Amino acid sequence: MATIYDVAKQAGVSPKTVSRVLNGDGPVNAETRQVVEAAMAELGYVRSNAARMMRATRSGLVGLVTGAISTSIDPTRPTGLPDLFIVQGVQAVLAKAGKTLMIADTAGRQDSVPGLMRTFLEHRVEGLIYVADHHKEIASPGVPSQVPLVLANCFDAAGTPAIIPDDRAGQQGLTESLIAAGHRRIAYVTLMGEMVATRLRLQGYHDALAGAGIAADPALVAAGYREGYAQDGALVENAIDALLALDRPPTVICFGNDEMAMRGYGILRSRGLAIPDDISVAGYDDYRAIAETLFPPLTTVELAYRQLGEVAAAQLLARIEGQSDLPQQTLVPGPVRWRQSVRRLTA
Amino acid sequence: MATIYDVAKQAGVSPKTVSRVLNGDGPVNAETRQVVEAAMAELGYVRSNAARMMRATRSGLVGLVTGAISTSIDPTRPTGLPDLFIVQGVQAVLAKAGKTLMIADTAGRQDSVPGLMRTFLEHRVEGLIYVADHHKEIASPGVPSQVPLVLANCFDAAGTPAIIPDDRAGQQGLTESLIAAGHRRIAYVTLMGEMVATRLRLQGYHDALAGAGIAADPALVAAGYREGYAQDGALVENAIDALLALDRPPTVICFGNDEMAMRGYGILRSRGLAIPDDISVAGYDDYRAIAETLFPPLTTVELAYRQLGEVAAAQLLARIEGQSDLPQQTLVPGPVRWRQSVRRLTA
DNA sequence: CCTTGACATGACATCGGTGTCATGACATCA
DNA sequence: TGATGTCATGACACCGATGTCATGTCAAGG
Repeated sequence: MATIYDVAKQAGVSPKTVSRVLNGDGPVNAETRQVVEAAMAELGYVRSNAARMMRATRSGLVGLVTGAISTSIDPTRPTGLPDLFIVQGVQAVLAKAGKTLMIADTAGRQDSVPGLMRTFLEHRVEGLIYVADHHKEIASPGVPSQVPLVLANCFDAAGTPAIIPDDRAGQQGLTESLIAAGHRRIAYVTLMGEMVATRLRLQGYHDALAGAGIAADPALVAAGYREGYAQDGALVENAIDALLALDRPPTVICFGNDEMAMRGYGILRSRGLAIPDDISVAGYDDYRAIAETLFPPLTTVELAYRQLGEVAAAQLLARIEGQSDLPQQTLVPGPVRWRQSVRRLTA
Repeated sequence: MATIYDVAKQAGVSPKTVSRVLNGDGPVNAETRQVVEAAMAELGYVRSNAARMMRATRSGLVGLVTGAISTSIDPTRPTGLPDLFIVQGVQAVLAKAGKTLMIADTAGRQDSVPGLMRTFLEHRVEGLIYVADHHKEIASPGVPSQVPLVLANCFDAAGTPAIIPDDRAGQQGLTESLIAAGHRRIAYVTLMGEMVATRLRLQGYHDALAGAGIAADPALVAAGYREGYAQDGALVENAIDALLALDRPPTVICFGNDEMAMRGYGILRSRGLAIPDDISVAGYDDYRAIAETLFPPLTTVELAYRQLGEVAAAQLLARIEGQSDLPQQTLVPGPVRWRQSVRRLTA
């Protein structure tokens, strides 16, 4: 591959002049510039990033570590990649700031994180982002403290700056919307109980009920996932049947995510119920491939992953610029997406 | 950040000895090694990739350009990111080969490709992969011919090595399976007509019919998308109603993808038809978030994107190693995923 | 006892750019 | 007319690692 010296020789000037043409700093005679540019074109010159990095203080690189790309290997969650919207948001903000993004994937093995982080440090990244596939607590990635690090969709015990979805407010908002639409018997079929999101959303659900003066009925809350197991079709069916068998059955069922809601559509219909005429359904995530395509389209709560990525990147940039008075935890709200799967009850 | 000289001074040895400890080449006294390692740990030394690249012939980097991450910005395709499985497959193979993957995203704008390619070349990547979001023809990315380039999920007129899904064989295999299950009236609701996949799959559909001696009935083929428009709910409904109104209606409807099939579920049920008892349904893509979660689970054809990525990476590695007798076009087959949405008809 | 070779280590040049400083040719100004 | 400033360009050192070659020490072999 051609070097700046080759170009210089070809053009009959010094390497430094070629450098000036490349970077547009010092003055260069218009004629000389043309000769140099012709030489570069002829030799197919591309400048070496390695060499210029030797002198530069800043690399212009940001590293992102994620399990998102390969999460789907995990058999307990064979499904979506919506968490990649986080990467998308990060990418957009960083590109605008002129940074180049390096992405590495854990390939599902958490123990590969240190090695990946190290590779990034060898490339002298200016900052690091760790993206989790769902809202959870993680072990703190061991990174020298002088390199800014931001966690997206997760948090650690060490207090590393974290950007996470506001699951509590999300489910509260949805529940309040349902109440405003006239619903009083609101069922909730949860994700796995040990998940952070489950705890927070359940809290939001209860907060909304309490705020409206509606007594919480434990019989209306059921588990759609069993700990340690993959999504269990039978469990969702059982949960739904139990809800339908209640003396005062729910008028609406909220599911822990859109996939479960999709499954719910099929199960409810096989029980002879029309959606939303006989029973209303809501999901969570705004997994648009499902929510918008289902018939009828699904009312759900947007998991604002793209925005989450944008916020994470913006905070990282701020930290790179030296700001230190940034919040340790940032909640990203998720708006309710109202569609036709919920019927408005006339009071 | 500490350099190899800092470590050398701290340990009281020459930089070269530190280098030897780092790389484990030349012999180093066990005691000396310990002292050096202690110094490295104390200073938090991380070697500079830029500096070592100066001397190295090989960068160990591979660049991947994709619109996959941001494709969803495109309002006409608001849905999935299953094409990211390609990235996943690439990543897995490259990681095994000890290469580091750099990913750049077009952010939806095709004109950003040259700039991204250039950035990669500045990093002296050993090879490049271009990933498209769906099977299509693209304008040839202008890349110096000495850098190996492989196209994944797309092809160009210049004959750049391309890895693409075998859409024809996929739909043919599905159709043959349906015929084997006793179906004779097989409908096909297509994606947009100008898509490469649509043409190939339609061909596979006809090949299968011809192979079984079944006359093709043009009335059984309908368009589910209109050119230039997003997925049009009304169009799918009209297509289905037209099929159901035929004198000899189909016993099974194949949809152009799983999302359309999901929509089909809702529409068919709203017409009072049970799946698969009254009518069978098949999709395409094996978009598992949908296919496995639908009730009943959807028979479909796997778009072996992960494998496609693996093949692309493997071919790129071979080209990097200097092999040149590799095929210009490689078809990746997609197996039929048989689930409960298709009823076996007793003859 | 001297030669030979393995071991352990260091001096130095080099990779490809860029920052600093120097130089020569003119133009401008007092 | 001489002093000063600007333009255009080049010489040289330097960034941080590593390849090459040289050097010194010590043990084995003749």
